[in-house]
Amino acid sequence: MSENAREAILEAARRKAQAHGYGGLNLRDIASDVGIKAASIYYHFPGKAELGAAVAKRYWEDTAKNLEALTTQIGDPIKALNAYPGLFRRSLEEENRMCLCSFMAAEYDDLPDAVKTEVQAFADINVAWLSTMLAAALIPKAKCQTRARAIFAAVAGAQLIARSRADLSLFDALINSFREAGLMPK
Amino acid sequence: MSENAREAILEAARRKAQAHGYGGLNLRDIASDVGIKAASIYYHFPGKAELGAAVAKRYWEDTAKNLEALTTQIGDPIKALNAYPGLFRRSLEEENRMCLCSFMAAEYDDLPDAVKTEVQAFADINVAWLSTMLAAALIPKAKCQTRARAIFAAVAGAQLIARSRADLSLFDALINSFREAGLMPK
DNA sequence: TCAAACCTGCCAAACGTTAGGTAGGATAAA
DNA sequence: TTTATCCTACCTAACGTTTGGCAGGTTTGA
Repeated sequence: MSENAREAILEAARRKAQAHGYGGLNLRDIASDVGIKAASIYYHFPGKAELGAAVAKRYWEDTAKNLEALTTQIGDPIKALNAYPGLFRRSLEEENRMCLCSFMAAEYDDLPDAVKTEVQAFADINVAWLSTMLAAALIPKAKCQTRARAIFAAVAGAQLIARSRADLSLFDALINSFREAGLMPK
Repeated sequence: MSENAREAILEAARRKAQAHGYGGLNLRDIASDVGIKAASIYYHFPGKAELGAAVAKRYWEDTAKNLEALTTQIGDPIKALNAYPGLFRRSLEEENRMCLCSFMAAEYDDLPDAVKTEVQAFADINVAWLSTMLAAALIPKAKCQTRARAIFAAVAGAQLIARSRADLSLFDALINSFREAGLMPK
């Protein structure tokens, strides 16, 4: 349990934030999940803002690792692109959670600056990866960045809508429709 | 102070909710915007949940009117479809707000049931309108519903991403990209 | 006169945060 | 080897603030 409390706090906070957002985060609930008291969180983090920033940073770092794994494990860039929505699907599979940074994108006005920075980093690494894959898949280089952003936005939107119905098959149908329409490669 | 306080409350609450979500709503701020005291809101609404539901209901009713206006003012269904993202653009134009129901879709877990109902109604009328336009634009009827949902999700996603950068031109670029990819008609 | 519309003034709960304390292990000096 | 000191990782208790909500009084206009 207390092998590494800092890590446990980060994970509990991430889970809660994926379901309730930054505003919906509260230190007592997080502490309760970890098995400590709320005040003890202040031993590991200066405050809620820094905890939120740490959670968001860890989140995009983990995502970056997952994207790299897609690149290396799947050779073909088109197949890798096909696997991309699966990352967002997994959040829905875990108790209908959503992408931490999509939620925080909605809350953007009320986010501490340190958190805003990490949320933007998440979008940046996603678009960068998608852009690289598109470039490798023979798409004209001038259009890669634009198309990458479009895919990112569409997948995020699909997750948002599917979540509000708690319907995994709706997410699949939406992604499928993106493919069929030509937004993403088949 | 005002001719019809109930309407003023609804509008102030809608503005706040479009920027901060349901969780970010608080009665004192709303009252202050209207020019009354928080307790007076209870004269017009039983509580926060009912106010939230009323706001969301009014929101999709207004959207339904706007969609109908698009249909009647623009004869051509393809041109009407082209004008659709403009509705979402307007929210961003107004102090970088977002679609009330996109925000609430993220907060879905924490929404009172009465609010959930109205949020879903918003999605339903959007998809229904899009589906009708697509059908009128010679798209095979079997695929209209699916495509309509895809467009709705994609536009919502584009708004979410553009908002987190406070960048209207990014929204335009995303929509443009959707068109170029073939998701939406040109 | 009477009801609609709004007020003052409070409450309990929940929030982030801080102060101060403590059990137990590590470290260092004798 | 013992003793004094310090550190880690938590605790309890409380702070000030904000929240939704409510009881009951006051103003206003027809």
